[in-house]
Amino acid sequence: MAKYSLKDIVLFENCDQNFLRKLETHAHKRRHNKGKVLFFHGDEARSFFVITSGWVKLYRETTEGEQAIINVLPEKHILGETAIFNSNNYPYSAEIIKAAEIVSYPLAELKNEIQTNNNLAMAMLNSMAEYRRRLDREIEHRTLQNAAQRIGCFILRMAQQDDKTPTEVHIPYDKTIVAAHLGMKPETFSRALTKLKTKTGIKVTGSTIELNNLEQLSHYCCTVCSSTFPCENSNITK
Amino acid sequence: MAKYSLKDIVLFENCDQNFLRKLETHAHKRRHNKGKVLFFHGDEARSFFVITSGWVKLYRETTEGEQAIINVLPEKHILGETAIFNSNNYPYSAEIIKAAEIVSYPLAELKNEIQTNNNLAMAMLNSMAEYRRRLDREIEHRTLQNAAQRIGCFILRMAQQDDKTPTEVHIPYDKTIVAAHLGMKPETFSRALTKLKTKTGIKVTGSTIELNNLEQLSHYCCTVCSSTFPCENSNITK
DNA sequence: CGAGGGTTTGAAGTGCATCAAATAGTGTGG
DNA sequence: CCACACTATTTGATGCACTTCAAACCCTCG
Repeated sequence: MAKYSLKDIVLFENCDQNFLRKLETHAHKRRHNKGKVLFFHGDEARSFFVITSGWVKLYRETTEGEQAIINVLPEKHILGETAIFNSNNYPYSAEIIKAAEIVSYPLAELKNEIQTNNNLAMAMLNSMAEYRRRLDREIEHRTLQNAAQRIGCFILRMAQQDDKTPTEVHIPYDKTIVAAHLGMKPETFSRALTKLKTKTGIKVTGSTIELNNLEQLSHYCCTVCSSTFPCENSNITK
Repeated sequence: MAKYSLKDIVLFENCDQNFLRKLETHAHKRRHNKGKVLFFHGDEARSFFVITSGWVKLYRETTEGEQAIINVLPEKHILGETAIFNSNNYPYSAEIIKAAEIVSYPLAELKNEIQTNNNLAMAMLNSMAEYRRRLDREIEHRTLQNAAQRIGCFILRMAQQDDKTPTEVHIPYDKTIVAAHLGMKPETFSRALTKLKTKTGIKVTGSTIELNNLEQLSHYCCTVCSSTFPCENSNITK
């Protein structure tokens, strides 16, 4: 039925099959439209979630409604699981940004299994370490790259995910969200993308970006960073 | 001899004593002056390190010498251990920024123990999760706070570490480093600190900061963030 | 086709960076 | 203990990047 099951999730790749079957018996699948908030930062966490289609943003919000986006996730990704290490409270809010199918599983089962199954604990450690690398890189990007370079870097990460030699990438959700994810305003995003066009020769039509010269793009974006292109271990979600 | 031993490190708090004794037999303690680089980003990792005194910065550097500081650590902290999850390469460079005593331990032993000892794996997961929360918060701060607010937030975190009702905090290393850690230039730091004085009534004398009105400070810095004062789980290193 | 959000564009302002130079502070050798 | 050398920090003047506010445009979907 489901497009993906737990064994397709990187975290559960080498996981005990009995445990996964047990988790599946508690699965609840739901379809959500854009705008739906799955949970709020600070909520008590009973479930973790798997995205089988659509996109979800993880964010924190001030009382004034200002948001800082922490991550944006597509299908085959998991969210909410880190509440295990956060007194069973979600450490961020999660909102659907593109109509999605989400499957929920009981967090308690996962917590229990991690505490007793060293393989799963190691898998979790690897996934946390990957996440940490992503955030370290993000700090670096915010420090060293300007707006246009951050956008270009984002495009490169999307391109890597799609294909070995991509000629075209597609922005899969609102540009407003991309802007916020990269720490800039929509207006700045729009203008910086125009600048990126003149600097690197990419062509932009709506949400489609034509990449005729990958090297020029990566040269413009990556030379200000510590890693040369492509960013170590990077794709759009890592 | 040593001011601290492994059991004083949070990560090893509830760790198997035999394992710690074994690690200690491989310990090498060294004193380093400011400026010494412990290892470079990308180096093959054979050791992890414990700081028993002094301060160390973790950073990434471009070919042009631009740096992005990832973290700044004091005594009782561990570094380099995440190379375990990074193909045994250090994911950042580490440099002494205040004369330090550093003890090195073999990384292979730690890796082996983590893979077989679930308690240690869980401790590591908790420490990774804590780190993740810190980075999530850092992203938020870079997104939502201005320079003066970031400095104030940094001061508050230092204050929390020192005391329940602190009246004075001491910047423990160069302001240049603090500036870089907070993602700004030294000149901006200096000016923003002046601004913070007029906004919150703190008094600054060299590296000593007098806090006569904690509430005013936290109001100025924390209202733009998702967490009210004090930042969840926060002190200077968390 | 019309409403509403997403996106772009323009004009003006703000905050931080840059470059340059003065000042304060620290550690060293004599 | 002092003078020097070197680094850290501050201050000033100016420029640039990003934001803000406002308005137009465009695209989608009921």
